[in-house]
Amino acid sequence: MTHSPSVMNDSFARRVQEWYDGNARDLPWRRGGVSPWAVLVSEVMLQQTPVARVIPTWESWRQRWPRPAALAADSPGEAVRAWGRLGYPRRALRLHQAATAIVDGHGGEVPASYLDLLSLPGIGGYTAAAVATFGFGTRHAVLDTNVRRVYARVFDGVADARTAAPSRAELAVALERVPLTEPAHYSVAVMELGAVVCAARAPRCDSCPVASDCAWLAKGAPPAPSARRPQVFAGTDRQVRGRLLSVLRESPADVIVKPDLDVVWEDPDQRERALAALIADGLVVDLGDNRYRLPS
DNA sequence: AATTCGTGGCA
DNA sequence: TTGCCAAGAAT
Repeated sequence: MTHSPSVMNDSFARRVQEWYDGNARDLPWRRGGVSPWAVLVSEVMLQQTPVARVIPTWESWRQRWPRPAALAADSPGEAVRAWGRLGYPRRALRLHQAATAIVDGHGGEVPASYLDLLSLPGIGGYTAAAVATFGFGTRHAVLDTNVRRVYARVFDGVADARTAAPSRAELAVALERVPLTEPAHYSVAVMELGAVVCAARAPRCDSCPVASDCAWLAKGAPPAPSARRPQVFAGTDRQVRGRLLSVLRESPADVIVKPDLDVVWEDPDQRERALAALIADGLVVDLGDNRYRLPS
């Protein structure tokens, strides 16, 4: 049983899309002629990394590896190198694995099917929906943190969505909100609204196209009950991993000897633990004899 | 379900 | 200065 979209829903979609048409940022992956592969790469790079930092790296990847087969033919270590300082370098490894899976299982073409996309390494629910939508124009619930926040505010009257992953019910409601026509236009518009107007910290409700329909604003835009645990980084294994991998990434030589890694962190226990984790993740290869390199 | 996984800009 | 966090995924 399907539900016809409400009048309010139509109004919301129309207003957000019209706002987008006059206010969208000119991001390179939104321009014409961008392949589904380039869209996929952009989506993975944008996982937890700000737009401004992604743009130059995405441009260089697009030139260097214009098709999945090109990336698959190169070494995973080159992907990690070219990842630069985007953070979470396992994403680079998974992009390489995804490229290989696309070549081996899909004839070198990015699959259009949501489930096929979901089965690729590093592609979860959000990214599969985003690639299907923005790469192929099909209709899915594109539920990222921005969209969830917009919906939480406008429709639920709360400052933010739950921190847990979206439930099946939340996904179903979100899909109903996507119009049958121009689903990609709608989804990119809601994301953009959440990113630049309905922002997490300083929302610009005075320039919001749906302010008059926003349940949260109607209640005075009450802040969220700050319950988030502080995200510590300094001194963590994560920081040590970053420093270790940075040495391998930035070095012109392929092979790095142990002393060149040891200098990045004082505590030997934590250093060894972080290095072992990088090796276990496949980001670093132990060549033996105190020699290490990026995966080849 | 709660943790882990980088990085750097900004209020 | 430093807390905060930016288009999540995997386990």
